[in-house]
Amino acid sequence: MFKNLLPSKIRVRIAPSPTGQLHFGTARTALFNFLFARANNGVFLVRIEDTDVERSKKEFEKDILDNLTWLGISWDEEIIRQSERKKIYHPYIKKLLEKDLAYYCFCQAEDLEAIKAEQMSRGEAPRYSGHCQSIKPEIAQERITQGEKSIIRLRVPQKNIEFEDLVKGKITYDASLFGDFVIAKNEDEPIYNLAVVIDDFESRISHIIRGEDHISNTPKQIIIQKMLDFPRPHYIHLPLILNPDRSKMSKRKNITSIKDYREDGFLKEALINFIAFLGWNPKTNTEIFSLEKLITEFSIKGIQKAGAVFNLQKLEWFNNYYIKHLPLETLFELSKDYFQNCQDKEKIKKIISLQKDRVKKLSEFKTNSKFFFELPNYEGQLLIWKNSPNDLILNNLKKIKSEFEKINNSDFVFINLKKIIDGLVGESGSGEIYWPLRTALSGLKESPPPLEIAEIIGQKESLIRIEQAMELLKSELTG
RNA sequence: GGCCCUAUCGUCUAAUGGUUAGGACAUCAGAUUUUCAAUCUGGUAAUACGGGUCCGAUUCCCGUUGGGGCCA
Repeated sequence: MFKNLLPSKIRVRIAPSPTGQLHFGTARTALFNFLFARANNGVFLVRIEDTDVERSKKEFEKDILDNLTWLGISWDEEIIRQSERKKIYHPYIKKLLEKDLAYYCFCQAEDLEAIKAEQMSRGEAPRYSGHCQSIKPEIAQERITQGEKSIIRLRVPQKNIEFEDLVKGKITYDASLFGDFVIAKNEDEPIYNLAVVIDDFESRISHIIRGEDHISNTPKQIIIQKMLDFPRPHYIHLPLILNPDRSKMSKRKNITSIKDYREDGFLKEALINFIAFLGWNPKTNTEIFSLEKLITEFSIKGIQKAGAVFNLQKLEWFNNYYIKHLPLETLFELSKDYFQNCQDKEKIKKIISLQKDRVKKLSEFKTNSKFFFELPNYEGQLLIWKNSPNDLILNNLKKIKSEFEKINNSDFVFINLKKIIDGLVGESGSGEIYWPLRTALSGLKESPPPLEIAEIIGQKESLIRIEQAMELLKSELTG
């Protein structure tokens, strides 16, 4: 139904500043733009807003692009960098000055600060007084040649600016509260709002999908568009992702960089699925969505109006879900680096398939699997099942050991071990067999079941560990 | 401070002018199990408040309060 309202070709973009690693919020904005473009046969662009020379870094640009790619979010045309576009901005700024829609301002920053403070203390909207409004262009040029510092302001019309947001509905601002805001440092260097308007026009952007924190920039951008005779794109402002205290998601209170999640072992499938559901939903009870499915299901109508708190537990749940459902070979490829001390691929795969239900993120394969390679230190008491007597446990371990010794090394696999242990369980209780065997093999209070561990660590190591447990118990008995 | 946005379980959310207000995560209990995880079953838990409009409001309108964002 949207198709009738839209111009012929959907073109959307994201415009990150390369002043930090790919942020969760940027990733979500990118995802929504990407989904909207793909769902509507449109074009998705990336524009790097790197005009802040001090803070912009190439390495951040690389991080942003690499991680978008990793997530599966791809763009369609060549990347645009604002730093390379001075020539493009110049004629527009020139035009605004020539048509007297903008003017040079020579006010000192300190004076402006003082006025602003005064206005705020009176409860007024802080805005420019209009001090330099009527300086004649020739005079202004003269002062500039003489080296006086200046900036360029827009002559803002005193009227209401109204626009339609496809998520929020009609939004109205009183432009007379803005004052004549600054649009450029000089004829080559626009500041944020002007650059955005020119770039979006030049890229023929049809829909601006961005975070809600940009709503208050929108009326200013619309004023500029009007003065430059640009068409107005559609606006879609996304609700913000929030910290648990409901402030805007920030580095201080959360891990915000996609790279960090990636390195911690979050799968792209989980991240995409989770991010998509932060502020959007398909209005059904289904929650597991691949990127492909999101493309077919995505609709502006499903976007939420209010901010959404970032919930790590839900992300972890998604991640565990996708880990469990990934093919073993894929899981191995993604996780093999966590097993650098082991060269045995089959062994690693066995460990992974045994642990995959138990990990919330891939990095836990490493932390949860140490005991396969090195038995942790533990107290003899750990071997005791409930209130059973020490000598019973010791005797059971002894029985297990002698049974395990009888098996051929090549037969030391789960099904054979199961038969043996089930036989012993018949004589004793299952707790009195399984518990001490498991703790002997893992050295842990909580771990996967014993026979699976035994198969993985092998006959020799299993016997060593059982032996060691028996020694521990004996010293408990005597001591 | 000004302006703008916003409000359903703890969290993400569904729904409707008349519903036992639904689902998911989390949580609790039970089943399973030697422990943990996973799995299955069940439970607790929400329409911010005050006014209207209406036979009837969580839904529409106004206000209050709360939360957030932007502006420097």
